Amino acid sequence: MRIGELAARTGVSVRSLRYYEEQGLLVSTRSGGGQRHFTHDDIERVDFIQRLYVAGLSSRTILELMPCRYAPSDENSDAALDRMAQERDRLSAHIKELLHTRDSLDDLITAARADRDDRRTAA
Amino acid sequence: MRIGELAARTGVSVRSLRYYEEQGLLVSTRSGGGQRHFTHDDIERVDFIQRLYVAGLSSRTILELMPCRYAPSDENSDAALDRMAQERDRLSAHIKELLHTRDSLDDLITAARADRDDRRTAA
DNA sequence: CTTGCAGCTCACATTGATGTCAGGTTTTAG
DNA sequence: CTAAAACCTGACATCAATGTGAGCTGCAAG
Repeated sequence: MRIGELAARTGVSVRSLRYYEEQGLLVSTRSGGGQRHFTHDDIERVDFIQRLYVAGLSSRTILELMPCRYAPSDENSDAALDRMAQERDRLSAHIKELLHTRDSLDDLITAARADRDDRRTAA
Repeated sequence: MRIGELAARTGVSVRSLRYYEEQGLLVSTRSGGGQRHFTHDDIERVDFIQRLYVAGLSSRTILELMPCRYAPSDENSDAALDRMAQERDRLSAHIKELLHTRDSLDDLITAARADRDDRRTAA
């Protein structure tokens, strides 16, 4: 499929897909006049990339993890595996922080509601 | 305390503290020749700001939440409260996504390890 | 008083992912 | 064949938080 279709199917902009390719996250074959062609598998791949972006990984880091998923027999896979475990831990720590922050927000909301209700009752 | 001390106590750079003030997240009194003075409470306040930054809120959004925490009797507090609940939900959704991503990474790690071990056993 | 660290303002640089525009080519539909 | 729609490259713009440097001033210790 051409880039526009991949964009439509993944919800990622054409611009971003070209950028992913430029960063080595995505590979395309060029057809005739130079237009990119992608396979059906690339849809899942783009989804995966997106997920890692959401998790706060940079394109550089995502690139390092790619062999682990798409070329698991590579000799670099040990390093990629370590990298992945490391990112998993980072993500876990981040999640923990966010849970903590959410608790803070909950406390704040509860306090603010109580405060507001106090004021309303007093008024 | 002066800005350098606040920076040291919070682990936030002097540059960033000035930026926070510029964005209205922080208020200082100016002493004599124009130097900023902060109170002890500002330490906790900066920590709070940092936490929200980590949670992915922008300075603009954080600013909107401030009345809720530091001026709860303000008439804007209803709006701030809504905003805060909204951000809480956004954060919750984000956490859910991250948990999902972490699961993906776990699966990947598990698969990659099995794959590697297979290769080692085969060799 | 002097010296030096800390602070001030202003302004420009950086980073990363993405938007956007321009000018040209390919592909597809009619 | 032709027009429109999709694609190409390349370059510049954007946003937000922060870094950095210049040039100047405040403040505290010797």
